[in-house]
Amino acid sequence: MKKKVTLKQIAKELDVSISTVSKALKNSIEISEDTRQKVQAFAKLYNYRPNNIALSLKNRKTKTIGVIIPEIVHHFFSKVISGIEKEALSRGYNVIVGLSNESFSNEVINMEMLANGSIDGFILSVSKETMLLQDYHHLTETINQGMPVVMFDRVINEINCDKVIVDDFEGAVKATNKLIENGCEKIGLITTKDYINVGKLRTQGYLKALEDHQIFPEADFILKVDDEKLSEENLESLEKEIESFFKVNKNLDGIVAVNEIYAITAMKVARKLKIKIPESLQVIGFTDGVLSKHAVPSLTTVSQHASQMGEKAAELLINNLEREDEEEVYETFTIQTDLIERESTK
Amino acid sequence: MKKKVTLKQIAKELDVSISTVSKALKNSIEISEDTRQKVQAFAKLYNYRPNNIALSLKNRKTKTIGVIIPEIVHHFFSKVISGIEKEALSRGYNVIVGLSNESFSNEVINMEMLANGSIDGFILSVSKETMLLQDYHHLTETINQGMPVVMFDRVINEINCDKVIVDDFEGAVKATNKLIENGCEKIGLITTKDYINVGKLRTQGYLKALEDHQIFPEADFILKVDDEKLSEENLESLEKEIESFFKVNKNLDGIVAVNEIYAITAMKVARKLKIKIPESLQVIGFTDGVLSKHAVPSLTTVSQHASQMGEKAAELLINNLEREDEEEVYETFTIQTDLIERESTK
DNA sequence: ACAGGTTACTCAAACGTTTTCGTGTTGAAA
DNA sequence: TTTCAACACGAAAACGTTTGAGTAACCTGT
Repeated sequence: MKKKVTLKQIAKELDVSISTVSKALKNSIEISEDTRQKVQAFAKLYNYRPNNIALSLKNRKTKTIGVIIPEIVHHFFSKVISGIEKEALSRGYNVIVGLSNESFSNEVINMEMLANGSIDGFILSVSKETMLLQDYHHLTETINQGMPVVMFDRVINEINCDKVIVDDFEGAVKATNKLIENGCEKIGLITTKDYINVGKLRTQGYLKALEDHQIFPEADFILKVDDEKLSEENLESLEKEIESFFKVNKNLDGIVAVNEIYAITAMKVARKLKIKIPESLQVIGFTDGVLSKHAVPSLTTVSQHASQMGEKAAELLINNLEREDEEEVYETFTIQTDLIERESTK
Repeated sequence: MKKKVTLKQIAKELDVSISTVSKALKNSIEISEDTRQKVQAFAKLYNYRPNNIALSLKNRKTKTIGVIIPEIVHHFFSKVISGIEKEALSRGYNVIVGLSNESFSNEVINMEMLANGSIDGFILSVSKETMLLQDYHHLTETINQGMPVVMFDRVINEINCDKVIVDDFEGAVKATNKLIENGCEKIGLITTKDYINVGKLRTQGYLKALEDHQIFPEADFILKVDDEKLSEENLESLEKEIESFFKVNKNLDGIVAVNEIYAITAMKVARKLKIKIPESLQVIGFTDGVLSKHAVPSLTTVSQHASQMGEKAAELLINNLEREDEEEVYETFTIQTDLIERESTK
């Protein structure tokens, strides 16, 4: 077992000073050709690699970015991470991941653990609890300490930092328009309680599209599901809720659902009620994940380009980190959505 | 913007030495009650937090573990990470993630980036390319440098380290037995080309179960799909392959598939061919992901307890890191599988 | 009055780098 | 022979922390 070799050891071995070794390895002209060769050969032989931690301490930068997300077992978020990783790797950065599990205190703990020198900046999407509590002190504090933050998807307007968001409003408009174009007249919306602005925006987009086509929005056509219903355990109660929604509104011919699960479950319930898709009911979901692709019928969906979102967030952060001048002009970048048409629409 | 405060600044401000501040904050009895109070009050006021990087350098440990996986947009792997994170957080460790994207060189680059001091140990699942090339120098080298490594799922027997594996063999036996118990007589297997031992083991389990019940294994009943077919783009060609498999073997009444996608696709094809599930064909998949739960009919599947796997891997690694004595006894921990019965079997 | 002991500190080294400044040796020009 | 640049290298500080060793100042008992 040969331990990592340091400059000091090389120096002792070759009977030169540490500085000489350091300079020789950097091909400094201060060092004679002879010594350079010798040092470099030795370093290669012992597979010398500079210690990152020491470099981080010296340079006061770690070349690492911290990512805090509510949940990783989730197509959207893992895709975002994948995008972040890609951009980070190509620019020589590492990614350290913290999960909040939708809990405020976990989010705070995780951020504090990382904010003490471990990373150069944050990319994060806040937890539901944080949105509910509206307690953003951990965010303002880290930003005030001069640590750059990029928020994505679930962003907070009051916080002054770079942001990357999905054009949820426009996505919902597109989806609803599509249904209208396809001849739907009674379009239902399955959404969440709207303290998360993502759900709110999608609802607004849905309403806007109806309005544009002079369709009067029926309050009954909107189902606001309790968020807890999204959890894997609560599938049946979600199904029941959707089933009674369908039974109350028997004549629905289109559904916009704000996520994949709601859409898939709606299709499942429809099948149970012998409603034919897409003939008598067309369905469009959000988030182009595995479920949409593999469902039968496959689901038409609004793609949010999660990977691109991650790349953009990482790009903004790293640009910020590597910018010389300290002008703080924060950007909000909007990722456009695409409608991926599959079998659940005509 | 108030920057992070250091011991040195506190020391200057209070006109004591750095060591006094350090000791005062640690409540050392060397320091008078008076000074302790003063220092601690000041530190609280300025929200002092020790710099992690400096600590890492001093202690020669980072309290960070590196995780290298082939792919993160994947239910199994993200679940494993989730488990790792959970255990890591509870023991005060951070998790830094590297993605190989199934590429050997990415795996090597990522490991080298992290191995130079950034982390205390690795948890990894090797890429397909690495298994193909059988080049493990990066693994042996890091282990030789004294850095602990825990491999999971896709492990390499030649490498001497802690391992966490799924009991794939037994899982396949269970699945196949279940089908046999349910009255299946012609059971097909949809698997991958077997240079990944996971696929190999599952195939062996399938064969073992047949043998135990004196069922002669038909070579035709085994479909070895090219791995590329798993990629999201290649869905149709996978469907075609499975369709012709069904057409050649018209009398199949049971299917064991080595992953979710194959199982779901098999069900999709069956539906197209008007084969009723589970009446005339029963299907069992591997990996209990979202698809299994939400498919119609929902898929009976072999659960691998990915989260538990991550937790165990992290536990092994951290135990190893924190062990005083240097005895190197490596453990291979096997995670048992569970058969989750749903609608695709009787 | 003084050894010995306590108290409350400070010093300095160490972790592994990089980099600025200094310095001894050479060789050449004057 | 003197002077001065060029050359090749070393010393030391710095990043922020911990910690063992060192040291004043004071107190106590004889």
